[in-house]
Amino acid sequence: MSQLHFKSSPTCEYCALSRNCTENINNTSAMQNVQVLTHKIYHKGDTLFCAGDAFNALYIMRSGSAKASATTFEADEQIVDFYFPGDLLGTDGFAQKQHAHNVSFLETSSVCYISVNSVNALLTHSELGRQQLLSNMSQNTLNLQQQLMNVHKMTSIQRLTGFLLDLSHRLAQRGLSSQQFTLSMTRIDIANYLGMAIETVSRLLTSMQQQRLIQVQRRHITLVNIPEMRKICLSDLLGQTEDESDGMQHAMLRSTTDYPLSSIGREGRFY
Amino acid sequence: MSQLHFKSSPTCEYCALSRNCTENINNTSAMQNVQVLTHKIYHKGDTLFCAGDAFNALYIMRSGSAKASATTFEADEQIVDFYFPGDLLGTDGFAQKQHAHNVSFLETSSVCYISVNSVNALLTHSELGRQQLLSNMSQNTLNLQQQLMNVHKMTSIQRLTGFLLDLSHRLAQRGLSSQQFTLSMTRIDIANYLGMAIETVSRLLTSMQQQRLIQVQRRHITLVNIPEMRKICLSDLLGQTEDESDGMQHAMLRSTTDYPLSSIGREGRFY
DNA sequence: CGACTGTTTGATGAAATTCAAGCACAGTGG
DNA sequence: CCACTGTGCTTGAATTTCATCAAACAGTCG
Repeated sequence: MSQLHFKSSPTCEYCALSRNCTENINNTSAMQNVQVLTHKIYHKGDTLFCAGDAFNALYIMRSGSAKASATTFEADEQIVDFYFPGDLLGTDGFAQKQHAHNVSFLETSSVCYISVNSVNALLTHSELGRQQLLSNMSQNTLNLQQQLMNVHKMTSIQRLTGFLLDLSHRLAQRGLSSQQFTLSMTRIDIANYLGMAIETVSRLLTSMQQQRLIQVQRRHITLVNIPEMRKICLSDLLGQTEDESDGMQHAMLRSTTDYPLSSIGREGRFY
Repeated sequence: MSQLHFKSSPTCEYCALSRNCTENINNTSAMQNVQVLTHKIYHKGDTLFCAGDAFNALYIMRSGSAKASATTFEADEQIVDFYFPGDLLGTDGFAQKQHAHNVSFLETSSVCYISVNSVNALLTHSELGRQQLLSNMSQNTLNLQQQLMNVHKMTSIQRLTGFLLDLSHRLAQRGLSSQQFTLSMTRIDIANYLGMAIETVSRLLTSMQQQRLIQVQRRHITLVNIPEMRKICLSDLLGQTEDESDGMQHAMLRSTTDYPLSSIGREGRFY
């Protein structure tokens, strides 16, 4: 999920995608379909779709944020991605023609709706559209593999640090501050996403604050020493667990691209 | 990766895919392109493609097995998938128009080659082809998410057990024995893939043998008590670490589908 | 036959979870 | 306005799982 970042495209009418639709399939028969894009507002806690729901649209975040989680048949859930404006959502539905995730909003958000018909039209008539969708999905896979790698090879500190840097990066892509932001997700969400206990998240945040890497005030985060954070992610030095700790190892979470679908590509490590 | 399992399709001429090509786009202009499918033999250790290589084809395993790994810019590698006959390979290239993985063979193998041109032709002219590719890629994502979940929530024993069951399942889909098989990958590969130390893999295999769950003779594995193995994967009971241990927790690795592209779907848990 | 890779096994230690409290803030209702 | 309750978060102590280090063995290949 995620990617398809075309943050502040100036020509955007209804939503981020419309610009591309207009550009890319301006005079194709898909046009009339894709033009009927609509968007809708949701509130914190609202659900966009649930696992098992029929797959009848893709979505693009216009504003706000959301999380996607997979649930074991009965037991616990696993958050698989967070979404921010511009991110494409719902491609999990292609596999079985029904959604595999639950997507819910972390705050009031606005979402564009692209019916499967429109998607099909786009795929049929727009070479670029095809490229973009495939690229996006391929990128999702790569990101997940990267994350898998992170879980396998990085310590908790590294993963959390990488998470914050990733967040910072994604927000910066959207024209927001890369140094100060407010987490829209709870510690529980973060812990779940990164595969650790919430206590660990809490402890690590505290520890990072003590090391003057970040400032934490509840959900509000300030990245104080980004270069050092990057080092932590990347290096494999030994690090003390206590508050004097300094050298650690690293991450490379998401690779993203700004801007229109047309430029969907992969950055690999962004730091 | 993986999926697109059409194991022993009887009408297969060149390779597993040709059947589908023939069926699906029989009278489309894509036909002439896709017909030029070729296949090639590789040997153990040979490389199909490397990260950074131009993305100019997709591949389908005809026989043998392979592994795909991602490498951190300099450091260690992470095996992201294993491939068996019928599996589609190379979709990692869509993201950046160049491959993101290294794919190498674990034994002598035969691989079908489908040029990007053919792929494009297929996508352009075959609704089914589109569906299948998207479904496959979507499924890859779901599988990875599942694995991420496994790493986060399951113990080593559960993951290894799940891995063996998954392998068994995939081999069974291909008409091979689900109870006895020979691992084409080393312990190192397994450990890397599952995110644990080789010593752990070794110890666990030994332990499982002592519990009469499996029989191990170097690479040759016999699953002795599959029902119990499933329980281990699924349950969350407390389990002693020692050899009397019995109850443990669970997994659900890959979801696959047999047969032609046309039936690509998702089983979810297969046990 | 060495030399090598792949594998097993044991002993030790570290990282992170779990269990257990307690705090902080928000909203509710008396 | 103030206790009261709930959620989200923090902190400490004990425990567990698993990796690391170290050594030795097994099968293979030139």
